[in-house]
Amino acid sequence: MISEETRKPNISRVARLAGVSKMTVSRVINGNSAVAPDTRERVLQAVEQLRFRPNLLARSLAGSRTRILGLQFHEDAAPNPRFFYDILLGAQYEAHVQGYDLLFFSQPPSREDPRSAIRFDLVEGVICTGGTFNMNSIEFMEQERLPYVIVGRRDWKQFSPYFCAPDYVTGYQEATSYLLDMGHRRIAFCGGKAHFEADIDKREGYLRAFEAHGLAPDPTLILMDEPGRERASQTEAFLLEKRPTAVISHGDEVWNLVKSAARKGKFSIPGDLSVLCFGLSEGMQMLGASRGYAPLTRLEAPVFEMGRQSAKMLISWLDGEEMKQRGIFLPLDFIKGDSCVPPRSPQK
Amino acid sequence: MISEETRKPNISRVARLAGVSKMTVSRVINGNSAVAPDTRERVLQAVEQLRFRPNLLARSLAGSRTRILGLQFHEDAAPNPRFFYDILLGAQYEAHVQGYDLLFFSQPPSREDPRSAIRFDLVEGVICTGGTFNMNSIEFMEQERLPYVIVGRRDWKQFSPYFCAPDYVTGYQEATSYLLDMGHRRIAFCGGKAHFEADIDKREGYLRAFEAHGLAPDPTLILMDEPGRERASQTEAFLLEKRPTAVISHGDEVWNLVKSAARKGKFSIPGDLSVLCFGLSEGMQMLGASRGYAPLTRLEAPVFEMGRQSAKMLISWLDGEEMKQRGIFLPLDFIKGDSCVPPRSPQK
DNA sequence: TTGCAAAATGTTACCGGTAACATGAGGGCT
DNA sequence: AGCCCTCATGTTACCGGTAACATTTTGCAA
Repeated sequence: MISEETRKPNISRVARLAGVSKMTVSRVINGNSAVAPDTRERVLQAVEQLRFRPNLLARSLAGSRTRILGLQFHEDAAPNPRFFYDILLGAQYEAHVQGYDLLFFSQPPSREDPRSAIRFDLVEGVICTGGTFNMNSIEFMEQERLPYVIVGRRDWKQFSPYFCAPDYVTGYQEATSYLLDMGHRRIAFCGGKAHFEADIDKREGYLRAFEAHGLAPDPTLILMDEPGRERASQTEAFLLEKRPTAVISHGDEVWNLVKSAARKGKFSIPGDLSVLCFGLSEGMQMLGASRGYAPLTRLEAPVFEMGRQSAKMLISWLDGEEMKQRGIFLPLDFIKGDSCVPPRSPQK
Repeated sequence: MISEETRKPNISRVARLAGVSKMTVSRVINGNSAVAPDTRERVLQAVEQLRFRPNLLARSLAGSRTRILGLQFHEDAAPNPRFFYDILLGAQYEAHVQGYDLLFFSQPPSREDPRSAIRFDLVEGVICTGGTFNMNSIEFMEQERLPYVIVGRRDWKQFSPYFCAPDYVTGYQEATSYLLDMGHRRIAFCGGKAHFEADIDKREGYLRAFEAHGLAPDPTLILMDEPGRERASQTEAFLLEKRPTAVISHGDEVWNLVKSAARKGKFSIPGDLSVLCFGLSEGMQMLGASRGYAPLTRLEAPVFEMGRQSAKMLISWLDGEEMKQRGIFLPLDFIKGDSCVPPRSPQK
């Protein structure tokens, strides 16, 4: 029904037009084999004239490389689309530079569902992200011997040789030291979940900063959600009772509670309480309109970079490069705003 | 170097093991052709035993269908990752249901760059999103005769036969009517950019509501950014001067300015000023912690649904279905919160 | 039993490229 | 001139499936 004329040109038609064999055309378009200059010119003209583009499917089938990476993401585990988006952009950036593309998955593969399993013929490797991995995904990729990199966590390294995660320990140590150097001693830590790897690492950094300063942290100034006990909601009462001079808070919700406490307790930020936040969503990165958009001092995970590095790592693996490191820790971004000031009265 | 044994099984090996021809195996795995029950059983056993999965590349090459959709997105035009993310999830949802996958592009294709152009052999169609389209993208797809659907805007319909956009006019008319029915008459409209299609539609809806109520809107209560004149920043002064009893505000920034005005002018929300917001980011969807998280009354674009419907439309197109409508308008979500109450004193 | 259509299965060619090997033309050296 | 080597190009087979057609088998009525 479609005539030879209008159909997409293939390598044979180019060859016929240029008066050479398919193979010569293949050599010209791949450019890694010697072709006489005038022949090359003839072929290129034919390519131009027919607007020929080699078919990726055929090429991959013959050469067994698709130059496509899978990006797997669990939508359940995405309270923060910005996280996913930046991972995606970062991975995309590196992939494009190296001539790869990204195929997106939101569901874990399974052998039962041929629809999802089938796609894995297309990808040469997978970048896995999203908070809670499904063991199925990992198992699937192990069985398929499909290279994969895990982004954002390090506790799966017993499975994947490669991961790319933020260095929470060092980041939090640095931030806590910043407050200690300012003269703060009563620094509260309002963290996330006490049984989550990332949150444990954050607390570890907090503790190490005290240690490095030769100081003993006050354990009663640490508030975290424990399994079955949501303690974040107690943040307000906690701050009003403990009266720290600084607080390291975790995410939007806790930051809102800190603000609320400030209002109730009639103390001011940062005058009476310095605040250092982690991972705020964009709209929350200011103290509030009433304070003229003074920027918060905060820590951020280098999400774009995580995406980029994980793609880079995966591609290196695919290219068969010898990898020195099997995992990468990336430093947190520490953004100094106006929400941390030295305490009113110097502390012991 | 890799023995036949460990290599990925192909259809021939399955055929050999089952003692049938390749074609019979193909028939079994595709299931749309008659195969004797016992033969089918033998083949399925062989498939199981070898853990065989058909190779998508080969299948597509032979059948010329890849079941992959492109998702094109301009990162420049993404101030709101949530928008992109929901489009993605929606498109992904529909695609998976119908056995398609999504390949992600962030850069517009170009003929000059074979790397990007080449990928279009892989996709059967493209979903285009992101605020500002690049004319190059559209031209490229027109030339390649590649089916594409535009999401979120309707003003490109002179190019693409298909688009999927929110029905701003009706949504805003409904919301404005809601306020009018409550008794409000002095309803301010703090909109977006006076030269953007979406913002023009929103104003149109606002105006139509008055018309439908047989009322004349007060044009001095409309504030929009005009080209070269950022008027959103004047929101505060505007409200304090005009003293409307209700305001329809546009996005985070304007909502912040409304709150700021309330504080300065010492009037309360919603008591003195009812507020109806459009498109707030997640963190902003409450009046503020101080008010105990009272939810705002607001309008939201049905972003997930937009993604879903655009994928659906594209797939219908690919399947050659006769399409009744070339474009879809989706209703806005109108979420009734606590931020709109009848005015203190009834108005004429 | 024969005949014949329908059902089951096999064969061949092809999708559009690339790898591996084969061939042929030209150039330099003895 | 004869030889060998290199460079340019062609040939063949194959990647792993499917479409279209060919062939064999089966079931059932006459």
